[in-house]
Amino acid sequence: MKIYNTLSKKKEDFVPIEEGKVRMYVCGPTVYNLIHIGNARPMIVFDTVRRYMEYKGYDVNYVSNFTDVDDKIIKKAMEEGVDASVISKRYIEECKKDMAAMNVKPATTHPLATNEIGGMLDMIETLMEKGYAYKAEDGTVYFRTRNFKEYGKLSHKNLDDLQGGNRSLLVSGAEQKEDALDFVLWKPKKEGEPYWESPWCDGRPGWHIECSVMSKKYLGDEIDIHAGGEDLVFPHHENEIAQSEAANGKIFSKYWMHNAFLNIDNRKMSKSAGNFFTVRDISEKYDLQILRFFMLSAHYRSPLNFSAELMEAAKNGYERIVTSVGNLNYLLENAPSGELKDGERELLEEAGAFTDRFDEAMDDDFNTADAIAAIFELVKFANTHAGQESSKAFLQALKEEIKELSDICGLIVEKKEELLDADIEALIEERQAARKEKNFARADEIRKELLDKGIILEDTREGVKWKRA
RNA sequence: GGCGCAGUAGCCAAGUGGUAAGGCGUGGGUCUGCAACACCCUGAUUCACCGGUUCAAAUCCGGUCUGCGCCUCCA
Repeated sequence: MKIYNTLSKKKEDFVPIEEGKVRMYVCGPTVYNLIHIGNARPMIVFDTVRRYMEYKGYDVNYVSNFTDVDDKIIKKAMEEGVDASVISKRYIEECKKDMAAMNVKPATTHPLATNEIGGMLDMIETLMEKGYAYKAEDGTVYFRTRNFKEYGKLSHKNLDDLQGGNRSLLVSGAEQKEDALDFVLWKPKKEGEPYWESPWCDGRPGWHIECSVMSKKYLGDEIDIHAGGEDLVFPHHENEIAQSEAANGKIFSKYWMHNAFLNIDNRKMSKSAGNFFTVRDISEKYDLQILRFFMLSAHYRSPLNFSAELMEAAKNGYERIVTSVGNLNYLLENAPSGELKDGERELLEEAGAFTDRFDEAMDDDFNTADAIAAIFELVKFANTHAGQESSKAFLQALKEEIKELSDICGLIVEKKEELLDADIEALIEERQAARKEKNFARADEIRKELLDKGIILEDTREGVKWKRA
């Protein structure tokens, strides 16, 4: 398995620290609102990475935090006149609902920053003892960036370029910093803000220290994979490396994975541009499985454009897989025999090649676009070779193969058996009778009536089928 | 200004040296009362442009144009 590592800017063979196990940390959202579709990309992408690794037999310890103390949360709490924890709790719950609808598995652990303050104090203390941190006049604690010799190794930045090119770093709070590049580990409270006591001042942690500490606590000093959106490379992940490696004296993470951004109609998503969508917005119009399918249709390191037109295309593509599984189920109900028939064994061997193709694509830095192409080829194969004459064993094997590959992508392609209301059943019966009598006007009338109720009818060679619109 | 990414059919998108996957859409056909599903056929003499290396380049090198990202606790 090869993974593109931001550290080396190369695809590297994946070798876990501990055989058979993967320790993985993914930076989670700040919970001050419903998550937007940009947040959804890393969730879906890295959930797929996790699923593939589990399929390959790894025991994956997957940790993803919720940042529940932050300026934006505090601002929102003040607007509503409630405690910050009310806001964060509310949106953590909403986020979990969206994740479930996107079929993103819950992490092994979802730590909350506010529950880990003790660990943050410890790490800051260690950094101070080692000379990597210092306290300023007002109690703010800064990280002494230049003392960490490898600073810039992830983002491949040169410290002097940073200093020369970045005016804002020089301006903001420069007076009390020893160096413009130093960043905050602990900052003093402001009136009305949540705070914790510390040896330096009552206050709250800087953002970067949170992830370093949560990763250390739940995964250990050294982890296999640390992941997040590409915007986090600098400064967030660069700073995490500096803190963790300075404090622990060990390599923090072996592999760094970053997903590219999601754009809307070819422009960066932003509230001011009016092209901002929450996952909840999308769920009102589409099954979120379609959003998931859409996200996986491109490589995770390529920018992905979102538009209504592309979602429609994704819907049609996703339904092609669902329809195929539905057909197999239909055939299974009346399949003649259990045993494989002549020739079916050979066909299944042929079908197995699609799984090989799928694995090959995923092994190459999680090329989900290629992997999905393999699923489509398998679907076509199944549609072509499965029929009324096929044995149960054959149909079952094809169905299982499609389902397994889809499941690795987190795509649910088998719709649950649903019972229709008796009156709808009666209408379908009546329509069949009308068709038999060639009363097509009545048959079409009933079909239209059912369509209005969200039931789509299809008359196949094998009989009438229905699905939800 | 510094660092980096991308440009493949109408649309989306794989493919990093050996002669262009897959999906959506379009058009035609088979099936069908019709529709839908499915299947078959239909598509880039060509991979932004110009040079170069090579027996061979979408793939490597140099340049040009265009779009984009990071350098602001925005995934």
